[in-house]
Amino acid sequence: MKKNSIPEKNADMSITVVMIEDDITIREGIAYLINNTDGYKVVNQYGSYADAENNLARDNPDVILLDIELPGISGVDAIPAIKRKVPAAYILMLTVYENEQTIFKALNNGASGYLTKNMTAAKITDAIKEVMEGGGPMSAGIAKLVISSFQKNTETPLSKRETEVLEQISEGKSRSKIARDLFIDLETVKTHIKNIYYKLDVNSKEDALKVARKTRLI
Amino acid sequence: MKKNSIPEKNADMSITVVMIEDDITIREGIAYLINNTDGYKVVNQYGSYADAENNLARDNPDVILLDIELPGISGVDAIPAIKRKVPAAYILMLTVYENEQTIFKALNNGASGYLTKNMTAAKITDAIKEVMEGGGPMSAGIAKLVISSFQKNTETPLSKRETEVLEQISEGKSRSKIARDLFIDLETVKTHIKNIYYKLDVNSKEDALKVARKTRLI
DNA sequence: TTGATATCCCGTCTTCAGGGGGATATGGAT
DNA sequence: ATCCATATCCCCCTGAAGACGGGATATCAA
Repeated sequence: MKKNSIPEKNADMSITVVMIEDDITIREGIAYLINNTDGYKVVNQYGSYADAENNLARDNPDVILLDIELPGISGVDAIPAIKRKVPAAYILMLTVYENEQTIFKALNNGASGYLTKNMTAAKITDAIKEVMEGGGPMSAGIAKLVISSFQKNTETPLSKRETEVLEQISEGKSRSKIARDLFIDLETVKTHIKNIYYKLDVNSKEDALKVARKTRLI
Repeated sequence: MKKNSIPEKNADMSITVVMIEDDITIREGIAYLINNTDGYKVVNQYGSYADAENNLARDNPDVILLDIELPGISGVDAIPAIKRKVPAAYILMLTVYENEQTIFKALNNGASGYLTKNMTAAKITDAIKEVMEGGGPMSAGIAKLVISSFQKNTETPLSKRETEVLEQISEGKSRSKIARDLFIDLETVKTHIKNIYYKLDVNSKEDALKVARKTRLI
């Protein structure tokens, strides 16, 4: 369909949007809202990534609204494939639940931002506009998650020095390098590590880092 | 002054704000805007952290607007001390320049969010309200920085497998653990590491991680 | 004066890291 | 057809790191 007009964007220079969302009510609802906003146009809708897969390159949208929990391959997992098919498109994740792990995975996979499904039309088009201009939208809930991911746990069992040593370990430094950089003896570093392992109830660098990162000690 | 009324917040239940900002024009400008908004009150202003230090506990504000570039001790560095004096207060950083390193350091030190100095009064009070409700405000520019910090560099010299190995290294895993977890031979892991080091022009785990994190390969 | 912290010291034994030299197979690009 | 990147596997070597055990000393706060 309209194969010869691929290189041209739609004539009125609207921002083109593709939606991939399995809930038909939400999908058509948001599409309706977007289509009734000047300068925005939903060029296609799909209920799964499989449906969208072979049409995305032709659709060539500016923005893709992607549900996080699609049937079959999930939205989060589909991001890399979508990026390959439409590298220039901005991907905005759509979700009702804001789950930390999933959100970070989506952002890490290349999503540009995050929208919740209960946002108003104005908020959604604002978000699209913002990401098009390179601002990168983020809902308050998402921003909070991101911020909290930067906050260290204040109830650490580790002493200041021990935390310092653990941070050096996380940078891949050897014990002797840590000793040199902290101006202490290698033996002291070893003792600190012993105590860190004891306090975190682990017996390896790997597990210490896993526990520390999980509980945001570092 | 009014020492006996410390335990009570101001009678009208306004959200109380303290500003620490050395530019008197900006400081009084924003304070004026806030004070002319119902429900918000700037209870004190300081031009440096030194000035604020001994009064903060008595001011006991809900929110502290803190300039990032103060004379003497910088706003970013003052965050831990402020947290100790007024643990319950939300700290919002104020800045004109949005520098990635500084922002992350501020967030990491315990700031709840970030505002730019050219925001309107409505935006500032909205942000304060949002952080009070636990949403955590973030300006578009900041959100973009945060998002981009999650985006991997797509122009990596490393192959997919090499990137995978480097990620395992960053988790503190030993070569043999990596081999087991990736279902490949230890020798294969060693070869990948050799190639990673060659491509990144380094010769240690520490330097490889440093380069990779700097250029966002992992 | 007990406990936590931070520093330093001794041993043993095993594993790991980094560097060197290879090989083989696949698949894509030229 | 040939090169190149990728991914896999194999051998060698040395020195360092890691995990385990046992200590000591000094400070400082509760």
